[in-house]
Amino acid sequence: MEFSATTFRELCQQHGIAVTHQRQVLFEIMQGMHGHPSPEEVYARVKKKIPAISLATVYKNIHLFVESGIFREVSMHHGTLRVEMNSRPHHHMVCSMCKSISDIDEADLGLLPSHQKLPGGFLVERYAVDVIGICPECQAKKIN
Amino acid sequence: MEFSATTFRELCQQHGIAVTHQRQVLFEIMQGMHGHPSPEEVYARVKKKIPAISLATVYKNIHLFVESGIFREVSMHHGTLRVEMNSRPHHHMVCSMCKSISDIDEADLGLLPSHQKLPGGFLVERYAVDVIGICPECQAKKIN
DNA sequence: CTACATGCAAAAAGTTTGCATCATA
DNA sequence: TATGATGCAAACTTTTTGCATGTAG
Repeated sequence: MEFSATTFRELCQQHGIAVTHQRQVLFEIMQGMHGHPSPEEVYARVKKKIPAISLATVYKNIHLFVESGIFREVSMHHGTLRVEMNSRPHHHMVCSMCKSISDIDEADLGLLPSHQKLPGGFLVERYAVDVIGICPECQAKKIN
Repeated sequence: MEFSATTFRELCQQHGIAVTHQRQVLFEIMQGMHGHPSPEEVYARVKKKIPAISLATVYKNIHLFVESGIFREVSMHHGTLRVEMNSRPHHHMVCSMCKSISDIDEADLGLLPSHQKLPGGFLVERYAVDVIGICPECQAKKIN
């Protein structure tokens, strides 16, 4: 599940994009982040390695990675762009109080429809489930 | 499935919020909109009835309605806040070819988990499911 | 009459763009 | 060397906030 610098070079060749130092560091750092970081969070981390990097470059390259299918965009109940590095089949638990998002394996979620076709003829490829609710931390706080 | 002005008054009483002219008009107009309008779209419509209304008021009240559970927030592949007025529990079918989005009733979707708590202690309020697949129109195109 | 809602304008947050400079292929 | 990437700053979009005024309960 880990990509070496060589693999990143290959990935870039596959997608016809240039291998720059910024992209390499950006990719490695994102690869090592878990969850669904925002561009600002990624920027903060990358700046430690490349202090001169600009936020615009981070945005441009996150978009590039998403368009290339290297990472996936997650549009959750945040107001901001979020990226997903985890490629295993899983779903998301979104806390309605603190807006935190965590992953849950499809198997741990339990029952899911197994139709191939829905009424109306829609052909199912996969499900993307957001579980909306309250995370353990906020449940603890909630007990006013 | 339609709410009269009287019902809105009751809804407000239930949630302990004041019945203002702005809220009443906002509610009625949103009720009459289908799809997943953005705050700007709602604002444009409401301004026709109350030209002096401010965008801030629209935002404040949309949030109020969402927090009260009168409407639901929808996180789609937009970058902006979207609201859902359809009060029947339903989910979304997203076509991976043409990107069209249509609704499907929760009942028609079939089996869905019924946990109150997930492993890890997350307290489930509701599920928001995107069914990714191919719509009937694109299936037809695909064969040809 | 009091607490809360509104409108306005300013500010904050998030994201995109234009352009001169620089690095990769 | 030429194309495309970067950094910077300004512009833009979306959303939030503070405050004076207005209105529902």
